[in-house]
Amino acid sequence: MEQATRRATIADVARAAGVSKAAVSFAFNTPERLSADTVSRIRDVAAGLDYRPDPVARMLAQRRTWTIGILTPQGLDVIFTNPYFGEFSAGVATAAEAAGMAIQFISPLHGSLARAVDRASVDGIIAVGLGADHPEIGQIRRSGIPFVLVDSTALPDEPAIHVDDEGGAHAAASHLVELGHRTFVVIGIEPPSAGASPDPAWVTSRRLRGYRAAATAAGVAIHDDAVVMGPASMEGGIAAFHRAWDGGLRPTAVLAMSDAMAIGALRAARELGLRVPADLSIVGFDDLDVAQYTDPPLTTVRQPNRLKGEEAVRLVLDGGRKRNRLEPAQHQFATHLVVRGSTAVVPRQRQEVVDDRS
Amino acid sequence: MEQATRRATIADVARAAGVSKAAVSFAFNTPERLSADTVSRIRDVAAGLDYRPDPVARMLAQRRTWTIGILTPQGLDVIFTNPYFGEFSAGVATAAEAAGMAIQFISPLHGSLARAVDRASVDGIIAVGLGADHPEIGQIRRSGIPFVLVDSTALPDEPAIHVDDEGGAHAAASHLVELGHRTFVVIGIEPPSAGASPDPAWVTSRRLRGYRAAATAAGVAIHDDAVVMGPASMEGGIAAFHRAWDGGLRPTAVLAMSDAMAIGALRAARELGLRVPADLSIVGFDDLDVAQYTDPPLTTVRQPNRLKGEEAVRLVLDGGRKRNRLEPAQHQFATHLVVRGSTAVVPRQRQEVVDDRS
DNA sequence: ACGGTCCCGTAAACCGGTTTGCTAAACCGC
DNA sequence: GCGGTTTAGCAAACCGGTTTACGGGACCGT
Repeated sequence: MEQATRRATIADVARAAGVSKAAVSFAFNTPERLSADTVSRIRDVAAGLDYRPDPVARMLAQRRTWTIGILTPQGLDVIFTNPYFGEFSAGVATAAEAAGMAIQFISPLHGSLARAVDRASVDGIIAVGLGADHPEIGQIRRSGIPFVLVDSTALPDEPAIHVDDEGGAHAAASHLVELGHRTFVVIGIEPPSAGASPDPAWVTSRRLRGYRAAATAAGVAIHDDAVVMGPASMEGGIAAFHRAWDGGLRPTAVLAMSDAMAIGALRAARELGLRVPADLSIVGFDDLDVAQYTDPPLTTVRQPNRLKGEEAVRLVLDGGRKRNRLEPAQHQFATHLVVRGSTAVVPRQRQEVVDDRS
Repeated sequence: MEQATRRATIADVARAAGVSKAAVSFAFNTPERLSADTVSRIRDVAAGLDYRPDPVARMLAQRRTWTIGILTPQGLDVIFTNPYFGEFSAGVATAAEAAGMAIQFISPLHGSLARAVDRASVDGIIAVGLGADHPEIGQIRRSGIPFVLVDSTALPDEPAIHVDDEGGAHAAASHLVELGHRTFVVIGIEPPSAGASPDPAWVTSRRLRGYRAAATAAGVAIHDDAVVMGPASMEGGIAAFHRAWDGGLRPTAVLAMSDAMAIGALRAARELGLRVPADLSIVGFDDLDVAQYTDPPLTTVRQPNRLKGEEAVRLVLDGGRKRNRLEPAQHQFATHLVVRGSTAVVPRQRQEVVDDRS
């Protein structure tokens, strides 16, 4: 009859081996402080007792948790089903594991991000999509724990990672312009807080600037009513495109700010009987893994999703704010256009089709 | 000049408020043990000092970590980019949050799952894809911490969650048989350990039995060389289908054991110039969110991915092995076929070749 | 005035490790 | 044989909370 016997503690091992607790601790962590045979004797006894140091006690004593946190304003349920996050997290996980660190997701607990931050015990934080002026970031900043901001603006001397959104967007729009397109619909990512604040730092604003710069250079304007927003998901993309269409917009090309939305637009277009790219060109953003498997394969703006995650870990492990001065705290990755099958020259008799609406 | 001042501890608060540490603890955890105004006085002082209890210290003292672990033999990088895991984890996250629990992923650390298990500090474990005879499961069983096995076989009295793989597979194959198909290729999920052991408990074996039962009922056999295997990903599906094709197989229908692989097969078929479903029917398994957005939308076997995660949390929180006896420890969910656009009646000229019996 | 309950609050043990002196013995060169 | 340096191991403080056992005072009925 075996019952859940209490797990052996360091004191049990010490007693059984006839040494002090300190000796047991040394045997595992600093074996060179002990004679070789004491070490092996202690280890044998420990193995016999199936002893394993309690991670929590160790964390408390060392004041290190060997964990880095990924902080996001979205719920875990959306995080885990969002491929963009997935690829980013995969990058974080890779680098974290290499450094012997675990990762923990910090996301709103019962609706409160602050509460979640309080409950989290981490050695460093990677905050994605949270601006430097966000209250929780202030809370973290005061606490002194290293952190890095990803995909948002940071204070000038704080570590951050972002990509060249404007450049990437510019490249996407230029590509379409060169193919002869002049009528665009932009599908943007709506801010997490439904506030009507047109935050100029928000990713949507940055990319929009890039789109517009390229359009303007070709002498065409992208009006505000040609910009529709939604959550960065397939459903969001479907809904957004339908909204644009129902609103009477008849673009020859769609600029989507995320691949997920682009795929949604692809789907919506098909439902409306449009062929991509013959009748409609679509450009995404992110270059998710799936982008190469859609039908047609998606033309999109690549950003290094996994790499961003890995670099974030590196920065936060370097101590965040007080890292080596030689290394720039702010790391910006380049973006570039990947042309696949979802874009083509503007359809010739497009105008006729457009006018027959019923 | 603000510098990272040491975070206030419970002792600091106690001193500042002129009370004992115990009182401070009570003020937050058991306020009814104190007079109302002492509570508010302590809370005010605490707020002034920006005090927040150290989660690690609390874990040690309470011997609870408020965390449940998700144990998998795959690396985090594959987990996070695998939609099946994503949906399952989303379910876990939902239920965990509702119960005030955090979740932690436990996956091989420097190649060793055992090491990862040692380092993890959790109140319960959800093991997915790990058989009851797996050494790490033994380790956990001995440790006495509650656990539940998902998607694999468990000892008869241990909590586990699975789905009716055989029934679902049977339904999928029957559907194809009814459409007139007689020549199949099965795309299976290869076991994590590349061992040549044809474990009869492995999910691939279970589903294969279902497929075969339905085929046999129609008088057709699915030979071993019509079964190709690969990792459960799009790439895996593409490679598997190509391998089958290159091996001379010319099926009218494909039975894929995961939607990801089915999508890969879809892609591979298109590359080979086959139209789906006109030339080739494909049935997946899982019913991922994306299955409804592929082109054509995927016919597949639904299993309740998120629900499984939620139920797993419930079981493990009920104490795992020593739960209420009235509730079955083993929970099996039903599966059922969802017919969409990737299946159709067998193509005519192909039918002649095969159909010597109707 | 007296013993018995409550009510508030405290002191101290405890959770299970790590880490900092410190000491006793062994080793050293001379 | 002696001071000085290593070496091996120990005792105790510490990390920052929780929880149990207890005590003093107010309130109560008699």
